[in-house]
Amino acid sequence: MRDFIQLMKALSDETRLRIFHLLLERECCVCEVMQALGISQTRASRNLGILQNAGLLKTSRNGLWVLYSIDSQAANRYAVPLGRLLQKRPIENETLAADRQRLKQAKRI
Amino acid sequence: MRDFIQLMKALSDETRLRIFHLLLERECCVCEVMQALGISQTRASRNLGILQNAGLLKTSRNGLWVLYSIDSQAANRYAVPLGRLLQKRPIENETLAADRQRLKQAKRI
DNA sequence: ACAATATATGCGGAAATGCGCATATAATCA
DNA sequence: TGATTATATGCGCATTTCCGCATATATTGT
Repeated sequence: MRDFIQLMKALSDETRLRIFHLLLERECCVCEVMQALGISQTRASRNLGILQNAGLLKTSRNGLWVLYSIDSQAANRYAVPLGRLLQKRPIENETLAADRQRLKQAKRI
Repeated sequence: MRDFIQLMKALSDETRLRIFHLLLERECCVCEVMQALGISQTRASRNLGILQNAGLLKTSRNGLWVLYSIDSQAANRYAVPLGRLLQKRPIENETLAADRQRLKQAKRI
């Protein structure tokens, strides 16, 4: 029950939902997330951490960068079905579209 | 996006998750929910309202009783798939089992 | 109309959440 | 070793959430 609730909490915040959608596009480092969403480093890092703790994301390091991506082997057994639901029935939304657009120009500084 | 977030918020609370599972068993009035979960009337009513606003439940009156049930025609397009997910992959949990047990003895006073 | 019963809601306080600021940690390079 | 860059985190404050108390509303029966 705790797992499920943690997952719901993780996805019940707009910032985190935007981040999650960004990662549905491709894996990102923290600074790419900041740029794509136009948010502070603190905010990006914190919310990525929350998504990861909920069992949605996994990380790998590449030098200075920490790469976050959607964990298709997620320990939380509701994570993958929920991700699939969002892919099957995409949220059509200007904000999400703009995030994706800005992601294209985002640079690993 | 707002719809999805509202749904996540609705199901990210233990009380509401318990109520939702109760209603997966059968439709209930507020006083049955109070009894099955052992919570106050205020708490039962408030959380039923939140689940309903999120588009998960529908209501019908039967005299003094307001009957809440899962809305299989839910306006929120994520509600039904999410309910199905919880039915397909049930949360195995003592609390939920005990709630179901107490529901059997619950009476419309 | 009045009493009784089931449900909903305004209000206030306690707890949880979100996030900026400053700073700490980690990795790379000179 | 020290500087630089990317990321994480302690702290404090503003906002939101949860829920009990008291009370309001709705329905039924006398």
